[in-house]
Amino acid sequence: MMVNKVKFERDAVVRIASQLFWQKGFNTTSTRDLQDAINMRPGSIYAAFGSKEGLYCEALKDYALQMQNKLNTCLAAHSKVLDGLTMFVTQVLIEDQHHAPSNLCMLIKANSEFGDDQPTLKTLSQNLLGQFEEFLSIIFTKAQRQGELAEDLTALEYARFFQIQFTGLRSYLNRPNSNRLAAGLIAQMFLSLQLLK
Amino acid sequence: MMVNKVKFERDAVVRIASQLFWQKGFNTTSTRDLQDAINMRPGSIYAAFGSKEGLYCEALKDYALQMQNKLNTCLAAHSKVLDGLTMFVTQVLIEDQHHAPSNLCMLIKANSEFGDDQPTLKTLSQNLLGQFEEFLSIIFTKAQRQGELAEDLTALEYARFFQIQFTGLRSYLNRPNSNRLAAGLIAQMFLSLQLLK
DNA sequence: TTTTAACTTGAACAATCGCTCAAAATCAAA
DNA sequence: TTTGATTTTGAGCGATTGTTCAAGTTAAAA
Repeated sequence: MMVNKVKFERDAVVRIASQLFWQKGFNTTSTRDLQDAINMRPGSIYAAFGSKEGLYCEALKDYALQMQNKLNTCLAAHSKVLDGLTMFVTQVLIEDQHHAPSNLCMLIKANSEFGDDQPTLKTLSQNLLGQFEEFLSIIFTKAQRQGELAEDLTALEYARFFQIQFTGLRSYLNRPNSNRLAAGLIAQMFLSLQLLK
Repeated sequence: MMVNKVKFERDAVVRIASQLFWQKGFNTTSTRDLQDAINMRPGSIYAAFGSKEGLYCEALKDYALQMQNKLNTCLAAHSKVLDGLTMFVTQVLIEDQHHAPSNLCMLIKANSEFGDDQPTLKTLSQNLLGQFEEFLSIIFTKAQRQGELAEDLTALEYARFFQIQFTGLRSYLNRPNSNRLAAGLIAQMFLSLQLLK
């Protein structure tokens, strides 16, 4: 019970840190910002996470896990895979938009922030994106097995196309007055997906 | 002549700064990095550009201009608009990839780096992206007039789709061992464009 | 109640940040 | 050659960075 309490608090701290890192990025989030947000002093933070980078790694992994959970929830709510995916995209790009720390996917933001000078974080973001792609491949395999998509492309190719569309769309919706276009562009995205051959 | 000499040197300085900013982003590029790259001391830099932000603005505008010039060159090399666009995308995503400071578009990188705490730079990047969209709209209008694309969508809608694809693709090609997929994904992009309705 | 181990605190360090400015160097006009 | 205006230099300012660590606090064991 006590162990759970500690574990819970640690998760809560990671989640708050994740929100801040997601909003400001790794390099521009100062340890003072983090201290204020998670209400911990340097000594405690460094005892628990080792470094700013250590805390960020946990935050990024937590974000990736939350995304997978969200996608699983959406898929469980529909019998058709494509309906679940549509719900997922709609939820992320429209409903979550208002209270999300950033309009971009944290993984994509990470992958674009880090260069060869920060190989640890670059590799981590790439691995997490790779995991998500694997996850999507399984999903698209199921969609093909259920006859929702053609067999001309492999499931991995569909997964790639989905990510490209999703990322591009998310970036585009970062522009002013683009919210009103969101629903139409999402419809267009799934239309393109089904037209692929 | 002297005026041209000075102007030329200023442009050269901006171009070098642009490369560095493109690679590292605005916030993580220090004024010391810039000093070394453009071989100027703080006093001269601040006399010429006012601030780090001032130099960045010129660098970003220069990047946008270079992109438009590149696109114009590609379009001029082909009678069909879609062939020109294909050349442009191929050049940026495959040929330029090796010697480019970053795998991402500098405008997209800027638009994702800046939040509400840096409104000047956020607005600038949004304006430049907006200009590029207008430019693309004109291009797609011509493509439609030449019968290369359907009339079901407006030119602006084609321009939006192009940007979403281009951005998403560019982000995806940031992952390891994805270079071998580039050509195929570009072909898929233009296939989707022509299948749109 | 005393002991001990674990955790928290916050002052402070060295490094780096964007930027200033008096002094030196440069150059064109007289 | 002298003068006066312009540009360049680089030491250094105050603020902020990631991180450390001795001192203080807390809580469970004895």
